[in-house]
Amino acid sequence: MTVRESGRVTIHTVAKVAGVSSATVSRVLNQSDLVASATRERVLQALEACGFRQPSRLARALRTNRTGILGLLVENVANPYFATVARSVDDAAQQAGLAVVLANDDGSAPGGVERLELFETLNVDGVILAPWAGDDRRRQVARRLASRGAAIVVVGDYLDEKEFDLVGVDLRRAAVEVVQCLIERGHRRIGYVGPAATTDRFAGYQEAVRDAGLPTFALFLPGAPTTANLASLMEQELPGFISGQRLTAVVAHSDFYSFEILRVATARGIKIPGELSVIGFDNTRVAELTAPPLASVEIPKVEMGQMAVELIRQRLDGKVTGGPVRHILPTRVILRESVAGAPPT
Amino acid sequence: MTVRESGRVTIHTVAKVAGVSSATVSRVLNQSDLVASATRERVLQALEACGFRQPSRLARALRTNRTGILGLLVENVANPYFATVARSVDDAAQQAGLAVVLANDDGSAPGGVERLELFETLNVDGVILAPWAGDDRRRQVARRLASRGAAIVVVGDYLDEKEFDLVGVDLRRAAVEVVQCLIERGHRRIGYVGPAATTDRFAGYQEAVRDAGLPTFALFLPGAPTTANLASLMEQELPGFISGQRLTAVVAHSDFYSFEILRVATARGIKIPGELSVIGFDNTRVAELTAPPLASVEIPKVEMGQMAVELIRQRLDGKVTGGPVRHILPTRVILRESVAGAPPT
DNA sequence: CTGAAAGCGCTTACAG
DNA sequence: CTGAAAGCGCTTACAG
Repeated sequence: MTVRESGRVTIHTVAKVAGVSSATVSRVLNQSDLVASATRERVLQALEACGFRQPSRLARALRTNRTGILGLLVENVANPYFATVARSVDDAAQQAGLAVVLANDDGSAPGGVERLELFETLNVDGVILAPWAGDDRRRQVARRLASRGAAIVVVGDYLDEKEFDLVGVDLRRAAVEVVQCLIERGHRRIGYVGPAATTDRFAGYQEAVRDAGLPTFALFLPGAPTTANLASLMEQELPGFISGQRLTAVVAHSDFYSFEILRVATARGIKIPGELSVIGFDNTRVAELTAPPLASVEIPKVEMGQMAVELIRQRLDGKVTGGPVRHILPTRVILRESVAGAPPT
Repeated sequence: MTVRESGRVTIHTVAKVAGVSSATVSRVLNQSDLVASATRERVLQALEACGFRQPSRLARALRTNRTGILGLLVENVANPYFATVARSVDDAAQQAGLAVVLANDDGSAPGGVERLELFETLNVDGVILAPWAGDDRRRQVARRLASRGAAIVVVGDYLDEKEFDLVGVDLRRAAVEVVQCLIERGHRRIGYVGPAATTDRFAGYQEAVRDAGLPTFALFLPGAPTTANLASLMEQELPGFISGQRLTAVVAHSDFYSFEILRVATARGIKIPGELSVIGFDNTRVAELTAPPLASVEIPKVEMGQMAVELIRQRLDGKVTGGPVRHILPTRVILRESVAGAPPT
C-alpha cells in the first residue's frame, strides 16, 4: 500500500495529499453522500492539486463489471446511412458518458463474429447491431454477450427478430408502397437490385409485384457492399439486367446502391428516368443532390440511433426488463425526379 | 485464490480444469514459448472445454498498461470525408487487433477536450486527430495523453503541426492550384466559403488570389459544420455573398460545403456552372454524382487512415522513436462540370 | 518448465 | 463518517 512517487496520478496519490484513505477519495469521486463536507472539500482540493481528472475506466470496470463502453456494429460507415446512424449513436452516447467502439463488418458473418468477439474482450455494456444479419454464428456470440449482461439492440429492419430488442422500421411494408407507387405510374417491368433475397425489402418488393400479377426480376450482388465492390459488380451486371429483362424501373436496396446504379447507367447512356426509373431506401442527404435527384424511402436514422442508446441505458438501469422490446418507427416514400410517370388522377 | 463456481469463465477456471496454475494458462494465451508442449496441449483443451475465448482486455490492460484501444476523433462522421477516413482507420485497426473508439467533436474546442478526456479514461494506446483544430485546451489534453505513453497522430492538413506526428496533405498548395485553375479559366472574382480563416486551405486561396492581384472574398460560417447548420447558414448568407460580390467562382472548404452550396444555388435558380463555378476538397464519391458533378481536390483518404494506424503501431512497438514524423501525401485537382471556362491553349 | 505472489487502479461490503 | 482489506482478471519478475 505504499504510494508510488512516479508515474501516473491515482486515487492513492490524491489520498496521500488529502490525508485520507483511497476509499474516501473513491467515495468523493462517486458522489457518495457519506463523506463529511469538510473531508470532501479537502479531497476536492487534492484532486485539483494533483491534476487528477477522471478515474480509470478500466480499473473501475474490472471492479464494477460496468465499462461504459458501447459496441456499434455497422455494415460500412462509408455508407451515408450508417454514417448518420453512427453519428446519432455517438451523440447520444457522449451525452450519457458512454464510449462507442465502432466496427465495420461489410455484412459478412465471419467479420461480424470477429467484431462481436472484440466487443466481448472489451466487456461492453451494450451492443448496437445495425444491421443484424442474424445468422447463427453471430447470434451465438450475441447470446454470449447478452448472458454476460450486455444489452443488445438491433437497429434497422429485420422484423422477424424475436430474441433481441429492436428499433426498426417496417421495410417490407415500405417496399410494398414503393412498388405500388411504380405500378401506379405505369411501370410493369420492375426489377430489384440488392445484396440477397433475405431482406424485408426484397420480401416486400416480391409480394407487391406478385400481387399485381407482374413478373419479378432480381439482381443480387454478392460480396461486401462497399463502393468499390458495388461499382465493379454493377458495371458488369447492371446493363444486361436492365436490357435483358427490358426493365423500366428498378428498386434499389438503398441509396448507396442507387448511387452506383445512377453512375453506371449514366456512363452507359441509359437515361434516368427516361429509360429507367430508380428508387432506393434511406433518403440520405445525397439523394437530393444527384442528377437527377433520387427517389427514396425516408428512414428516421437519427431517431433510431437515439432510441437504441436510450433503450440500452434503460436496460442497464433496470428500467426496462424482461423480453425483447420492439419500437417500429414510420417510414415515408419520397418521390423525386428519378422516377418517371405521372400518378393516377 | 479459490476458484469461483459461478459467473464468468476466467483463466482460473481454465487452470483448474487443466490442473495447472493460472500463470501457465496466461503463458499459453500469450504464446510464451516456455511452456512444455504436453502442458500446452492440456491447457488448450481446457480452454476449449471451458469455452474460454479471449482474455479480458480490461484486466490485461490494467496490468500491462496496453489497452489495444485507439481513439479516433473526427469532426463529423456524417461527412463522407471523415466517414471514409474512419472506415480506413477501422480496417487497419481491426487487422492489427486494435479497437477503435469513435468520437465526433464538430470541430469545437470544448467538445474536443471532452472527447479526448474520454480517451484518457480509457487509457487509449493511440489517438488519431482528424482534424486537429490545434487550440490550446486540446493540445494540453493531447500532451497529457502523450505523456502517458499514447501515440498521437494528426491526420489531414495543419502543416504547421510541430509537436505531434502528422499524416497529411499540403492543402495550402492544393488551394493555390485550385485558384490558379480558376484564374486560367477566366475567373477574376473568386470567393471562399469555409469555417474560418485559420485553415491551410484559406491561406492558399488568399495567397494565390493576392498574387494574381485580385480581390479576396470570404464567407466564414460559424458553429458546427453539420449538414443542418451548414444548410441553414448557407440559405441565409450564400446568395447575398455571391450576388453582392459578383462572384463567378467559389472555392469551398470541402465537398461537404460544396453540396450545400449546390443545393442552395440550385434552389435559388443560380446556374452552376453557368453563373457560378464551384470547386471543393476531398473528392468524395458523391462529387461524381451531383448535378452537375463537382470539381474537387483528391485527398488520399484511405491511405492516410492506413498510415496513421501504421505509424501508431510503429510508435508503440518502438520502431519509430524520437521527434514528430511527417508524411505528406500528394493531392490532385479533379476538374468536373461544376467549373466553367476553357483552359488556356 | 512451472507456481506462488504481487500488483495494475479502482470499489465496496464490513467493521468501527 | 472513515479506513483496512478483499478482489475484479489478468501478467510477470522471482524462485525453484
